[in-house]
Amino acid sequence: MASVHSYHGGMPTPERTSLEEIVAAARALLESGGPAALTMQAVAGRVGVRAPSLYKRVRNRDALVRTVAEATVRDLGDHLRAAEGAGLPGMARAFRAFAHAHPAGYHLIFGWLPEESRPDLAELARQTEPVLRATAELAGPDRALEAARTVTAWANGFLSMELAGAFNLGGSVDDAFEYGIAKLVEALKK
Amino acid sequence: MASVHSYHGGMPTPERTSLEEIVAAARALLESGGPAALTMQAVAGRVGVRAPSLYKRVRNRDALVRTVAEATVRDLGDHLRAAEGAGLPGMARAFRAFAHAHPAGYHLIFGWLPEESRPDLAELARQTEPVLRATAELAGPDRALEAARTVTAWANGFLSMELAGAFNLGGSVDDAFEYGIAKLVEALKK
DNA sequence: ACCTGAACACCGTTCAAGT
DNA sequence: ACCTGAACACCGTTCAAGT
Repeated sequence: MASVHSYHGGMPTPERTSLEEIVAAARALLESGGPAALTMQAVAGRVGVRAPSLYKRVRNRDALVRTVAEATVRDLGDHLRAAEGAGLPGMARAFRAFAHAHPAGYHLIFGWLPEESRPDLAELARQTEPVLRATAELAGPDRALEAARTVTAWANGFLSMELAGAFNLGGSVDDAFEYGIAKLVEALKK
Repeated sequence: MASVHSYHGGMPTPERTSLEEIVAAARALLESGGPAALTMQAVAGRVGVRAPSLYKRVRNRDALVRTVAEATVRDLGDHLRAAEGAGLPGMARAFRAFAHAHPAGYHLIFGWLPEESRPDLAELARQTEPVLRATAELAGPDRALEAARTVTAWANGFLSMELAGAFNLGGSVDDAFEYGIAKLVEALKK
């Protein structure tokens, strides 16, 4: 039977894309060409519609970027949970591998974006809970929050600098990473 | 006497602006309205010329952003040198104060930018040498580089997250900062 | 109900023409 | 020698019109 949403008797236009497809296209464009490559026209072309059609599914470009950022936050959470058994050093290495695999998405999480594009911070906190659990065990419940902030700040800063090439002027980046996490674990022990 | 550069006898047009003025205008726009506010037209308007005239002094917008980033790197170096007497904790606090005072400029140094806009990394290394000197004293010359990378990564990540609002969900941000620098200094001692 | 072409405002950038 | 208007290509976004 015909849908009640049909216009006077005809068939409604079938959907030619979906939010999921749009977000996937946006992520792919972002990773391959940086933020400048993530244009509404490029996304539309990749999913087989014209740019104005995207506005049926996303409010605007900033909102699309935010959706991409939040998908990336969930991915990061998956990686951290998968590494939780390996302790704080294991999670730090998983974080680093994640940033290497999705550098553009990584910068969406921790970079500087217009208010509208920023991922929900409560969700970020939720996805990084494995770190909080590890620091609670290490530093004790009173200092778990400060310790988690110290570790996440270090990991985040290290990856920003590494991806920006700021560590390319000598020395081993891997050594510096292992040195850092070892010193932090040692220092945070209660 | 007339300049040899004069066109058949007339006076050359006097300069109506300068690179310094352009960079200052760009920094002001960046700090007050973010990267989106740093348009060639807005810069031109602020220095009293039309946008095409800017191309006499800067190659393009990316190059202007790079110049702004490098001016900011030098400013950061000034702040670090001024705080060198206060040791690593003092320099960390100076770094934080600098980021608070110039959040947009700060993101130009450590954020993710197109290749053309990135500040020279060798200059960044030079301006952060006070940190290297402090960590050399603390951790010993063999580990000075790794120790400096650990501290700068932590400070950079802390400020990125603080400015993004990622620490607004409970606890004292000041406490977390002091906790972090204290633990780091302790951990890096040889 | 979804999609599109056309249009608009706003960018960065080039260039011939002015003085 | 420097500055400008006009032009071009390219964005994001809106909207009336198509099916």
